[in-house]
This record gives sequence, structure tokens and C-alpha cells, in this order.
Amino acid sequence: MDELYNAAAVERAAQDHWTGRDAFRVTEERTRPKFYACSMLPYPSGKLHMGHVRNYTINDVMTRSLRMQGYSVLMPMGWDAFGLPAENAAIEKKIAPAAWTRANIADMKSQMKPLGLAFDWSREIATCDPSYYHWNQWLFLKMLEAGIAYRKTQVVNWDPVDQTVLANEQVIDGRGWRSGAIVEKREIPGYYLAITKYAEELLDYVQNKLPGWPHQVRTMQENWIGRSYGVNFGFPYEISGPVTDLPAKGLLRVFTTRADTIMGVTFVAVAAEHAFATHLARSNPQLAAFIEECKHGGVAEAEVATMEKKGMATGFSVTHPLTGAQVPVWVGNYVLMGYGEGAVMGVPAHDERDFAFAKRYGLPIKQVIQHKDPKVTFSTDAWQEWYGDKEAGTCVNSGKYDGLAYEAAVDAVAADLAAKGVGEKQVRWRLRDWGISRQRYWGTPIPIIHCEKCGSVPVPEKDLPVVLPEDHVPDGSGNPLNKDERFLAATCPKCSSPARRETDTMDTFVDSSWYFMRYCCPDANTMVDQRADHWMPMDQYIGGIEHAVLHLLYARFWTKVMRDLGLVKFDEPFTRLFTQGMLLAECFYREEESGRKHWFYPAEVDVKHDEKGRIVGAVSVADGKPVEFGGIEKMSKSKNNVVEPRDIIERFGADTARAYVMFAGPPAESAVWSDSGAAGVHRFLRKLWSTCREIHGFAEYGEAQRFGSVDQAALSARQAAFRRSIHVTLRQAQYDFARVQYNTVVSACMIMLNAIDAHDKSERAEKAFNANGVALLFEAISILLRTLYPVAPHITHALWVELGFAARYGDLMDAAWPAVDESALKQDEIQIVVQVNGKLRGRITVPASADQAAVQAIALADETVQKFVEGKPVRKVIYVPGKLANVVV
RNA sequence: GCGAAAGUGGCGGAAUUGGUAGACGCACCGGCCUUAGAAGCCGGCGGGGUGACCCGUGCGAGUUCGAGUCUCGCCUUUCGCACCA
Repeated sequence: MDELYNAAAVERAAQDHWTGRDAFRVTEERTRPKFYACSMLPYPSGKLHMGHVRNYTINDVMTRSLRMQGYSVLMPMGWDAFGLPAENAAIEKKIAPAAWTRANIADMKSQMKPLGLAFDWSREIATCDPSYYHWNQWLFLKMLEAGIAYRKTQVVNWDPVDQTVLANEQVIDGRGWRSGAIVEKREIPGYYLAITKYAEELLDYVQNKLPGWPHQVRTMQENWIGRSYGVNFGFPYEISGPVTDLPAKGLLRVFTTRADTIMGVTFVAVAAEHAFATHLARSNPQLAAFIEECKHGGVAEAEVATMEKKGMATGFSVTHPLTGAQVPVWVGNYVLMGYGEGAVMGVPAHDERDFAFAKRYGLPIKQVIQHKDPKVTFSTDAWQEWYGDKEAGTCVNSGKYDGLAYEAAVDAVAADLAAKGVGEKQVRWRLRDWGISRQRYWGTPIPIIHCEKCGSVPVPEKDLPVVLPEDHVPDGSGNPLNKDERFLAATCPKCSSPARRETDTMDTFVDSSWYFMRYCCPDANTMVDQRADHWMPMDQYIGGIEHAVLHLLYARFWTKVMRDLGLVKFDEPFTRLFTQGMLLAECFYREEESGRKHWFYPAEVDVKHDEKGRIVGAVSVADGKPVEFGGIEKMSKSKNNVVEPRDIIERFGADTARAYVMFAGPPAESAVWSDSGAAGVHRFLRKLWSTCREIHGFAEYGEAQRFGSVDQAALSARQAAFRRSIHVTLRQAQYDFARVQYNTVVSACMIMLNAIDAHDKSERAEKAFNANGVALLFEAISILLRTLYPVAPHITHALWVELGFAARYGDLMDAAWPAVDESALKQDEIQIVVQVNGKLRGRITVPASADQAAVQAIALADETVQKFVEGKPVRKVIYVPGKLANVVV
């Protein structure tokens, strides 16, 4: 056995061993329970960072520990290989996205391999392979048949930098989620998936049937789906003169959640894109100009929310459906075309936005809700909180509805509107259909052929996949497919006349909506086969919170579609979801004369402490002059604080890298990378090695003694206490494995090692070893190695072999999960904490068998307890068996 | 504005159902070893008096024999949503 811990050699040997055994390849078997744990698939940017390491190590610790517990575990890995960065790299480096992407995959894989993650690489998937996206296309055709996919032209979010359409979920604070560019509005044809058809079910499950999901993610999806319950009704109108955009006579429809305030309507506002606005603008140039202004105005939602309410009267009026009064129609910049009917009833007295609008344009404000408390009065001077509160009071100035509270009033109004045939109760969703057309090259081609006679015709199933030509190098001037005659040329599947192929590709979120099912059966010649039903639903999904409403909503929807098409048998893809925290790092800078910040690499900075360990500043190693602390930030190239796995593995080894990212903090929370912290973990592994080397010296005791079972009854007091500490710590570690709190698992391992080391030293010092003591030591070290193995598999594997456990029990990866021995936990004497009036006043040692009366007697006899009782009468004594006694005086 | 989560030593963080606050590690201080460094080992380490005590988990109240943990009200931070009618 080597004298010193050599991480590189140990890790190479362990990985060779695993590769030689093909140890992580799994098949579907019925004899053991299955467990499918998977990390969100990475984008092959070419760079692996410590955040990936943390993410995949969580996954790895979970699967390795479950395998020892008897599960058949699946942990696959793949590549989210389509997408824009490849095209941007192509423009910059003049290399085809396909070549760039495949080179990155190879590179990232080579960076991942040294980490020793137990992936079943035989199931690897790259979403840019035709064998994968074939099934994106196939399911798209099935969705067309089922009416779930459809084509329409509508106003969309246009990213001017990435030159493509974005789904609503991909617009964050009015900017493209990838490019950060301010999103514009454009009217473009494209394909949509009717996720709204599943709104009810998606909401129901996320609210009631996904207990294994973090509360936060469930709330975010709930809000995103956004169910609101109200009344949809129309204001009758009649237009004289020529009409093209809408019927001459009909209903101007609005949706409201506050039908109880319908008698307070003083205007109707429509969105700039509303048919009414379009029609009226034809004869009103001023209005046309205003509509144009609205369309090109700021679109960032946060911006729009705080933007001034602007509007313009159309001069046209509609009829109030209940009072028959004439109500003026306005165009308002605050009305959203995409929600409800694109028109709202204006009730300035009880809606803050309508109030602001009415104040600005001098529209009447009519109070129709009276506060419960008669002392609270209404005034049109300024908006007050309660005006818009459903629960604030009851109807007033509302004729027959006077005195009714919210719910009763809504019911009564809805009934009256229904009786007149102009309205009904309705549920509305905030969620909108998922637009999947992207005007980009590097994605799944949408399998459609456009024919002049037949229109948009689906590519027949037998002609799939529509293969994306891989040799184009985009130059930034739009989608190269538009210039690729060989790709464009097609024959109409219906009438056989010459036609053109669709050049839009699918949103890459399509790729990630079902890849986890393909992992189950990567070689299937159908989309999925029965193996998907074996592994799915996934038992544990691991990924970042940033996908809470994007990927995680799409994947749920996609799964339900596949279920309804009879492809799979489950309702939800992910039984449990774990959202891991980010890995952050400190950063340091110095302001240059120009005002620009110069960011230092961590290695270039020396942090100074005072004698109490407080940080007092930092200096540059190069010139010894101070640098500024830039805080703890997300790792980023621009701040030079990126920590690369390659470097860490080179310095400390993969086990240290893995163990440190686990130890740094609870996996669900963000953690900070620290070089000295990693060095501390490395010290622990070195100490583990040297301790094992000493225990290795007991080889003279012979196998039967080393691996014999421990005779609990024959242990000395010190040995019994030691054994107890190991089993208590083991119990703690197992509890933490189960709740995915791996930071304290590492702590537990450190505690065990400290205990083993201290025990070994004192036993040697007193030459107290005997065969039972050696067996005990071997038991302890075997527990430690098995507990630490999921976190640091290489060193533990090596030590397991060195100490002879492998020869006797087989490979560590399949060794029995250590069991807590209850008999080791038993004590003859226990320590009881004694409190007086809830304050800690002493500790007493009592026989384990002592009952309350006995403990009480000993406690009251205790000197310090006596002092605090001071002869005052003892009112009562609270006794928590085996733990604590509280004397109340 | 709405919603959610979180505030514990110099730092990362522990504390399972209310029951010994600060486990484990980092940093720092003292010592040993060494020609020296590295590595390693031993000890200390919330604050105040340095005695047997007192104070301490963002702030203020409450429930309880007992609160980091539960309840209410504030403050701060982070995240999500945001003219959704």
C-alpha cells in the first residue's frame, strides 16, 4: 500500500476497473426495484464548470447509494445539442454548427469522465442526431392529426438579435432569455402546440398531485398557468357604413373577474390590435397614428406595467347590456390583445388601472361598492386600496344588486347576462399556446411542405426524418435553409406538384421535452417502447430552478400528449424534483484610471486577515497593492472567477472536487467555492489514507479475526463507547442520505474518521488491542468506507481493496449498505441534562434503567441544581426520558 | 404592487418531532516537529467579566416548564410574477 494518497493514480485505477466491468450499464430487470435519477441535460457549450460538477455529483451520490441499497438504478447523460450558441459560434468562427457541437460534446465528455460519474454512457443521446429528432417530427405530425398542433399567424415576440420568434415563457423582463435583447412585436405565421388544452390538468397536478416537487416550483407553475374565474359578456353594438374587419352588428366582448361592478362601467377600452380599433382607424387618421405608436411602444412587460396609461377616444359607443346606456369605446395602451378578449370594461371606481385612465382623460368615476365600515368613505380624489378589494363591502348604486356581496353579485349579474343571451361565466387562463416555430437553422426541421394548391401539407410518416443538412455555415444573414435549393425542393405529398419545404425549425425546448424517455430505450425503432414504462415516471429529476416554468412545464405537457396518444402509461414525467443551488465564487477587482474594472483571478489575490481571522482586505500577489472585494457572484468569464474542474482535479483529484462541492452547503442552496475549503477536504482524504494504512498493519491478525463479527459483550468501556459513536454517526448519515442533505453526510464521515483515529491512537498507546478490538476497528472502517463511497468513490474503492474487504465481500459499489446495530447504541449509563426553570444547570449520569423518580432524585441532589433551587418549593419536574429533566420552582 | 423562501460565530454551515445552540470544515491564535519550508501532530477559538456567573440564533411581542425551531407584527436580503381585466 502506498505511503501517501496519490489521487491521480487511485482514480485512474478505479475508473479502469469500472470501465473493465462495464459497471454502470443497466438493463430492465424485475428482481430489484428500479430507480431512475437524472440530471437536466447540458448544452454542449464546450465548457464544463464546477456548477455541473455539483449538479452531477448530487445525482451520482444518490444513485451510488441507492445501488448499494439494492435498487436497479439508471443514471443517463446526453446533450441538448441544438440551439443558438452553435449558430453564433458558426458566424464567429466560420465553422458549421454540427461540427462545432460534436467537437464540444467530445470535449465536455472528456472533461466529465475524470469525475468518475456513474453514467450509463450506452444510453447517451444528442438531440441533433436524426435518430432522435426523427421522433420530434413524428410526434409533431401526430399532434397535427389530433388537432394539438396547428398553424396560425399572430403577433409574436421577435428577438431582433437572435432573429427568431420566442415563446412567452422565453421572454424575461421583456428581453430574449438567451440574447438579452429587447423583444419586438411582429406578426408572423407559425406552428403552435395547444398546451392550453391541458391547462386544467397541468394545474390540477401541480396543485394537488406532485408532493415530491418543491413548493416554490409548484407555485411558479400555478401562477404561470394562471387560472382566473369570471364572466365573459358582450356590449351590443351596431355599425353604420362599410365594415370589413368585423360584423356590422354584434357584441363587443370583454372578460371580467369583477362582474359585481358592472353597474360602474363608464367606458370600454380595447387593445390597439383589436378589430374594433382597426376598423375605426380606417376613417380616423389620428387614431391610426395612435395605434401605430402603441404597437411600436415599449414592450418589456415590467416597463409596460409602470408605463403611463395612454388612450384615445374612438368616438364610437356601445350599449351597456344591463342598463342600455351608451358607453364610449376607447383604445388603451394598457389593454393586452393576448389576454381575454383584448377588451375590458372600464370601471374606474374599482380598478386601479381604469381609475388612472379615467383621471387622465376626465372620464366619469361611478362608485358601486360601499365599504363594510360606513365610516370609510369613497372619494374620486385619489385611489385607495379598498376600492379594488373584492371583500371590501357590498354593491351600491347598482339597482337590484344593491346590498349584495361579491359572490352573490357576480352570480346575479351572470344570470341576468345569460338570460339576455349576451354573457356567461367563464374560466380564463394566463397560459397561452406554445409557439414552436423558430426562424433558425440549427434545430429540428418542421416536417411540412408548402404547396401552392394544397397549402401546408404534412410530410408523410414514411418520409421521416426530414434531415437537416449539416454542412451550412450561417453568416448572420438569416436562415441558410432559405437558400438551400436541395433542401427546399420538394414534391407535394397530396398533388405531386413542385412545392417548397418549410424552413422554420422547432424550438429547442421540444428536444428537451421527452429526451428522458428516450434514455430508457435509445435504440428503439419507435419513439419509445415498453422500456419507457419500466423506468418512467422518473423517480428523481435534478436541475436548476431557472427551468421552473419553461422546460418543466413543456415536459409535463408533452408527456400528457404522449399518454393521450397511447405511447406511455403515466400522467406525469417526474415524481420528485430536486432543484439544486448555484455554485458561486468570490471575485476581486481594481478600478483602472479609465474607470474600467480589472478583474483578478483568485490565484492572483492574497486575502489578509487580522488576528481573529476576520478578513481585512486583499492585495494583488504581483504588486502587493490592495484590490477591492467584488462580492460573491455567479461564476463568469467576465469576472475571472470561473473555477474549472480540470484545474481542481489536477490539484486535488476528483474525489476532493466531488466531496468539496457536496460539503460546501446544502445541495438545494447556493454555495461558495473556496480553495481553502477544498484543501480542507483534501486533508481529510489524506488522513483517511494514512489511517487506513495504519489499520492495514493489522494484517498479522488473520482474516478470521479482522473480518469476524464484533462481540459486543466483550468490549471494553472505551471500545463500547467508540462503537456506539460510529453507529450513532452512521444513523445520522443515513438519515441525511434519505433527505438529500449530503453536506452533513460528509461531516458524518469526518466525525467517524476523527473517532477512529482517536480510538486507534489511545488503544495503541495502551497496547490494548485484542482480536475483538481489531474486528471492531475493521467494522468501523468498513462502515466509513461504505458511507463515504457515494461521495468519494475512487479512494474508498482503493482502500476497500487494500484492506482486503474486496477479496472477501466483493466490489465496494455493490457492497451491502451498512446497517446500524441497535445493540451498539445501548448504554448502561446515560447522561441527563438538568435544567432549572428551563436553563441548563447541570448534567448527571444515571443508570439507563433509571425511572423518572430515580432521575429526579439524583437531579435534585446535584450541587449546582441545589444552588439554583435555593430551597424554593419544586412545583414540578418535566422529564424527557433519556434526555432531560427540567425542575420548575 | 403580488407571491414565496431565508436571516445562527470572522466565514461556509450543524442542530430529525419545541428539549445541551454553534457539530463538521475553513480562517485565525499558541505550541511541538524541522537547519528551513512543505506536510504532519497537540491545544485554543460566540461576546462580556475572566472566579462558582451573565448575555447571545435580524428586531419587538406572545404561547410554553422550556423557543434558532411554533404564533403575530416589523426590518433586511434573495428569488419568482408583474397593466391578466
